[in-house]
Amino acid sequence: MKPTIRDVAKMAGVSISTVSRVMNAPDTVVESKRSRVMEAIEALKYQPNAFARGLIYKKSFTLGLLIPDIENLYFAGVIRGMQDACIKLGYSLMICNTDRDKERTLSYIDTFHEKQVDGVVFASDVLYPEYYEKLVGCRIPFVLVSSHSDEYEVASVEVDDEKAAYDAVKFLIELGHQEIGMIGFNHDNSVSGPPRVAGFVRALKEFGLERNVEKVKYANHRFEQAYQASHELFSDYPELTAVFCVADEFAMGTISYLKDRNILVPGQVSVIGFDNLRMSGMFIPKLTTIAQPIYQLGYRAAEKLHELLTTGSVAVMKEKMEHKLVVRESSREK
Amino acid sequence: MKPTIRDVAKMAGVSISTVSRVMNAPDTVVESKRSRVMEAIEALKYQPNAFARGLIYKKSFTLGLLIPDIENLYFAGVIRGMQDACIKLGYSLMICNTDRDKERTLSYIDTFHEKQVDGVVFASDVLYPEYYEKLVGCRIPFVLVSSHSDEYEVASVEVDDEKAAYDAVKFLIELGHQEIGMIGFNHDNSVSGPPRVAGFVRALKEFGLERNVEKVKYANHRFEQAYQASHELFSDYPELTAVFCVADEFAMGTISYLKDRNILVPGQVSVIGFDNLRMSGMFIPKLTTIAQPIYQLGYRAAEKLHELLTTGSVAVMKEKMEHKLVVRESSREK
DNA sequence: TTCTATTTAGAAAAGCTTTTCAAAGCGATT
DNA sequence: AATCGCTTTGAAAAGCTTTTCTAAATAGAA
Repeated sequence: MKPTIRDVAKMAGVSISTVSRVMNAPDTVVESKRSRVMEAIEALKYQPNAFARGLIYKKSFTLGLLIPDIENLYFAGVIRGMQDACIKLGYSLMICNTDRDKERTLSYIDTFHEKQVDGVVFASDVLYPEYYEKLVGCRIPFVLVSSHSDEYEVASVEVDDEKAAYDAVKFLIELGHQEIGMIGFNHDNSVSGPPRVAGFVRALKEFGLERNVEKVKYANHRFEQAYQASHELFSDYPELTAVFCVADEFAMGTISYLKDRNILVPGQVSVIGFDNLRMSGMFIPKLTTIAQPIYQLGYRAAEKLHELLTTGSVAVMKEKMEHKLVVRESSREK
Repeated sequence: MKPTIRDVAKMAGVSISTVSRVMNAPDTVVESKRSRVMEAIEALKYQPNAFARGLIYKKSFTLGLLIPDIENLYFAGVIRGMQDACIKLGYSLMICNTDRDKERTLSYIDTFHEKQVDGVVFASDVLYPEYYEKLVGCRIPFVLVSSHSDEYEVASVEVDDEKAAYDAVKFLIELGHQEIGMIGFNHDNSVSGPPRVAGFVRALKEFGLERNVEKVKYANHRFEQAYQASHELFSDYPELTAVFCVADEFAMGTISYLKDRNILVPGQVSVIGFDNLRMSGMFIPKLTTIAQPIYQLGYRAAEKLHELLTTGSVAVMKEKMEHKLVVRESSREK
């Protein structure tokens, strides 16, 4: 049996109130008793029962995190940042991997509700009405990371997807490329899909390359799909000398495909990715990419949620963080 | 304010006991009241308070997971397996990333204690006496995954590292390689380090290649270090035609290094990895590797912990799971 | 020495649920 | 009609902590 405050009190020969005070307001109890109590706590390895405290404080000091795919390195970075922030702010973290499954996501929200998490961070997925309704129905405060909502008033932290995509494509154009394709996210279950093609289109138009606007294929988050999409892209448009991939994993899939077709990267085709995963500097060739501040995104999301929890609102609703172009080996002048 | 059982009772015009019964033993309450209660629950979106229940059941139905590095794809797989098992078994999961930091690990154990997790699985790191003492001091049941303990009697699930390493090296030898090196884990903070060199050595001796036994360099879990270790390895032993890397990430580091030195893989040097990460099939060249059943390891660990929690002990203490050789593109006949 | 002011400590309530125990209701049997 | 037995319900206790309120003890001042 775990020791309770009662056991400590008995051992130290004081009342339970005194023990409680030793832990929460030490200077209101006289030195002699205080040290006796502390010895007893030490001896019994007493740790106050979080259930009992939760009942009083109505807080669990636990945050929930909903992520679509734990095997995606992008989210590993987000988790890391978020966890560090949680340590700083005194929260524990409960991470749930939804696999982008509605059923499962909803059931995790129930779990969060039952476990009384103080708030949740919802990562990267689109905030379907069901999710929103359930979250507010359960009165759980939440913020979005790498996502946002046009329908609802929800706090969010992300990168400027349109601008980032624009920068990527502009970089390719300034390298002298004229025939540029794109591998994008399927629009129907992605938040960043549309703005990234918007950026692609804007850059093309600005430089008079409208003819490329159609040269887009879509894939669904994973390498294999991007490989397939590249196949379609290059079958339809063999003239391409550069491709903008909206994820580093897509860039790897594209490069793999090109490699299998004996097309050199960056010799014949330049590829630029998006995210700057830890793996991207390890790939061969090392990926040129738009770096997201992944760790900071996670960190900031936790801070924002904390702000929401403590003040009841948030200073800036839709927050954007800076992206950065990282030039490595997968791109070259035309 | 979140609704309590009292609110439901009032709304349905019954006592709180009846409401409780509707949720826990529905057939002991007469249909008419039951449906009134259920309507009230629905209307208020009532969810029983986990703190109050925890106080009674003395269980949180939450498991803790301590992992060394969330940005390592190996652990992403373990987490996935473990989380799926948790869903099946009715647990929530609290994941903590230790960065292999003692201080931090110990403090997470405190958190687990305070939050009253029912048990924890401890992944891949060595079970230092401090950890062991603290865990048993806090009376937290735990199991090890991808790790084991010689000092203590602790349940564990892992792969047979010695045998797996032996198989990897034997494969290289049977391909005709005679000059074989190895990139291993530093021994001082790794569980699988020593058995994997043991397997390396056994295979070499069995085939009369003892002269290679010294050709080992060590790295510390990450790509960059493996890159550096490869540099040392090939500077000391330029005659090598094959290298056994104890992690796919090391294999990637080694291949990167060789690429930078214009040494072809597998043309001039064969490289075999270990783990079979999701990324390994995406690398160029695709990695030949010893596949660990990563997902199953995580899944099994959760089941084992559950067994420990429910029966008080575990049928088989030190459990081994099967590894498998996966031949892809990074290896070739000599 | 006595009274006031202040510090320190304990008793009890509150927080929410589950479960035990007792009571009430009801039909059926004698 | 009275009793028995079963079903159904409610009251109350338990689980552990924090906090409020009250009481006791101490120190200081008159």
